[in-house]
Amino acid sequence: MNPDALRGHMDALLLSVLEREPLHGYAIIEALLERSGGALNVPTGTVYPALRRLERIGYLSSEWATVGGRKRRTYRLTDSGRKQLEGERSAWQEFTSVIGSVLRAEAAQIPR
Amino acid sequence: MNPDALRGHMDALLLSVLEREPLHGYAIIEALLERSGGALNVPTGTVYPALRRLERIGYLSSEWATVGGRKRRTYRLTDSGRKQLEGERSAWQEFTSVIGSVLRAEAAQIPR
DNA sequence: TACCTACATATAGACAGCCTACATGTAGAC
DNA sequence: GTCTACATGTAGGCTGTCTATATGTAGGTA
Repeated sequence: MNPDALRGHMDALLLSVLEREPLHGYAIIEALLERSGGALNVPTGTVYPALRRLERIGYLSSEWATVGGRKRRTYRLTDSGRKQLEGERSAWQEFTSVIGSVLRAEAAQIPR
Repeated sequence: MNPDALRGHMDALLLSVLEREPLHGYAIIEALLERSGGALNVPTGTVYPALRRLERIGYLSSEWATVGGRKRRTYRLTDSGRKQLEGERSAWQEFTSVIGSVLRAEAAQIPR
C-alpha cells in the first residue's frame, strides 16, 4: 500500500477501529492488519503520533493501564470523535465517488 | 475535497484524463472539474508541477503549441504512462477495497 | 482609454502527515 | 543467555499539495 495513498485517511481508519471498543496502540495496529486482511501494516511511527494528535484535537481520550506487567495507553472515542467518524465515513463515500468517476470515465474516442 | 486525501491519487487522475486525448494544463483542470461534477477544482499550483513531474518520470511527453495567440503546452500519455495508468487503476481498486473493509466493519457490540 | 474576465503557464515557499530509524523496556520461551 | 513478541515513543527526512504571486494574451465593455 502506497504510503501517500493513506494520507488524509488515517484518521478515519483509527477512529473506525476504536468505534466498537477502546484499544491501545499496539492492538490498533493489529486490528487494522486483521480487518484489512493483512494489507494494512501501519508502522508504529505513524500510529502513535497520529493517536496523540487525535487526542489533542479531542476525538480520543486515553488512560494508562498495566496488563501482565506491561504498560498500555488505552484510547477511546469521545463523543466528538464519534461524530467525527460519521463525517469521515461520508467524506470517504464522497471521495471514492469523485475519484472513481474520473478514473472510470470510459475512453470514448472522438469519431473521425 | 480535503487536499490530503488527494495525495497519491493525483497521478491517476492526470493520467486518466489524458487517456482519451492529449490536453494542455488548463484544459486538464477543466476536464477534472467536469468529470467530477464540479467537485475537483485542482489549483494550478498543483497541476503544473505534477505534470512536469510525470513528464520527468516518463509517463507524459509534451510539446508547445500556439492557439489563438496563446501558448499551450500539450501533454500526451507515453506507452509507459499508459501502462502506469493500468497500474494506478488496479491500485485504486485495491485501495478502496482495503480502506472500505476497515471503515465498513460493523460495530458489533460484545454481548454482555 | 481603462478595466475586467477568461485563458494560459509557472515558481517559491509554507505546511503537514506519513515514513524510517532508533531508543527503551517487560515477559516468556528455548 | 538469547530471541521473539509485546508495547510506547521521538527525531528527522521526505514529498506532494497548497497558497500566493508573477507574467502575459485576447476580447468585451464602460
